Amino acid sequence: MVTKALELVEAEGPDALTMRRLAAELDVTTTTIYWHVGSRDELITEIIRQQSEQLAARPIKGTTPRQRIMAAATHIWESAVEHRAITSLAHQSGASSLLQHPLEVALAAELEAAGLTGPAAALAQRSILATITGFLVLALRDEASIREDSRSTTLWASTEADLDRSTIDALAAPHDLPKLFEVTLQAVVDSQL
Amino acid sequence: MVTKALELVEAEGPDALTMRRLAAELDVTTTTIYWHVGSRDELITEIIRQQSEQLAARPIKGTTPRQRIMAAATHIWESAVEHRAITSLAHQSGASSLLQHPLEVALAAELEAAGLTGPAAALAQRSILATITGFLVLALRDEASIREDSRSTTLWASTEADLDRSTIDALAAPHDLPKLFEVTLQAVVDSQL
DNA sequence: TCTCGTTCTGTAACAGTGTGCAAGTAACAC
DNA sequence: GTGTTACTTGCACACTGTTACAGAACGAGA
Repeated sequence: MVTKALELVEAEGPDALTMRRLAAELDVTTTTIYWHVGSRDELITEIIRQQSEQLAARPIKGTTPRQRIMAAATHIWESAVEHRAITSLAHQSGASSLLQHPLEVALAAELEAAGLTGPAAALAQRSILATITGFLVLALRDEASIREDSRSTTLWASTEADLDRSTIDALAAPHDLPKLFEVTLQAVVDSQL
Repeated sequence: MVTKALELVEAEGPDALTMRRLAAELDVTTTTIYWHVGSRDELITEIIRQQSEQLAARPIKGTTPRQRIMAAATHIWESAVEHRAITSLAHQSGASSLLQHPLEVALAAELEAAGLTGPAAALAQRSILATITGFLVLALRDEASIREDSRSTTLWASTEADLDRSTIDALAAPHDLPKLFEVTLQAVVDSQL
């Protein structure tokens, strides 16, 4: 049942997960779902818990601590993008911590391996995670569902600010998010080592 | 009318903005609202446009480019936190770019003043904005509305990972977000100068 | 004055959402 | 047989965004 719900979300996005829709998919009534899971919130928590377990930390490559920290952080980013629907769902429900926690543990371990413990490790961890979160928001944002005149590129294209032409053009152009992610993350990581 | 809607959102949060609620507040019928603004999406766009204008860039303090860039970036963060309800609304509707754009222009201007133009300026701009976004998500997250067992601190408190006790304790403790924001942002900014 | 078109508002409904309640069925224990 | 428990169903409530339709008000032209 939570498995079916997970499939539904992965296949058709977070908004497809309605109680009636899931019930139909399972050929039961909504009440049956409620008997089993309690509420929509608890269903979502269960989905995320299940997905979280499946998110067993892949082995981290790299020799230097710096490389390994980057790899652990990139893992979090990549698996979130890979399962974007679940990630969005978790974000909407405020359960992203729950989803990412196993991967966060792996990151913390690499930070310790780099010599950071206690408050210093926590600082680095949170700094890195906040950065990842920022890029996730950008990556998971569905550009297609955003009104054309609210898009960043459109806004810059029609901006008449007192800026260099080349700057405006560059801001109006699409950007290479993974590259941007790597550069920024590297800066954050290096500042903590 | 969009003014009233803006008040409603600021006072009671994004979820309070329903068509019927707004209609009642204005002592009219929902149909009237629809006639004037078209749809809920367009209403929200209007609200954000209005708020965006009011977000006229405050003067930026600081003498060195580094200081002024930090100030411009902190402005974006602070005004978003200050009007958290509108910010959440914009985020939900994918219109955050629209809301922040005037402040982004100010940031871009400071980057140019620091000698960055074209693609280099765009790179720095986006790197900084992504970082701000990440911290905004954390700042606007309503901890009270999150199930206790999904909270990050709770998760770390009950973690049995192979980590130093002091590290786990530090991760389970609450954190000073503004301080964390400053440290991280500084690292990102410095990496681009 | 009468009519026509435009602008605005209200009534009532549609389709969809999460959720709660009373009743029912089937299996198992005594 | 009689319970008791696990599970299911049907139906309703309160809420959401949205819209088809019926008017009211009002100024322009005949």
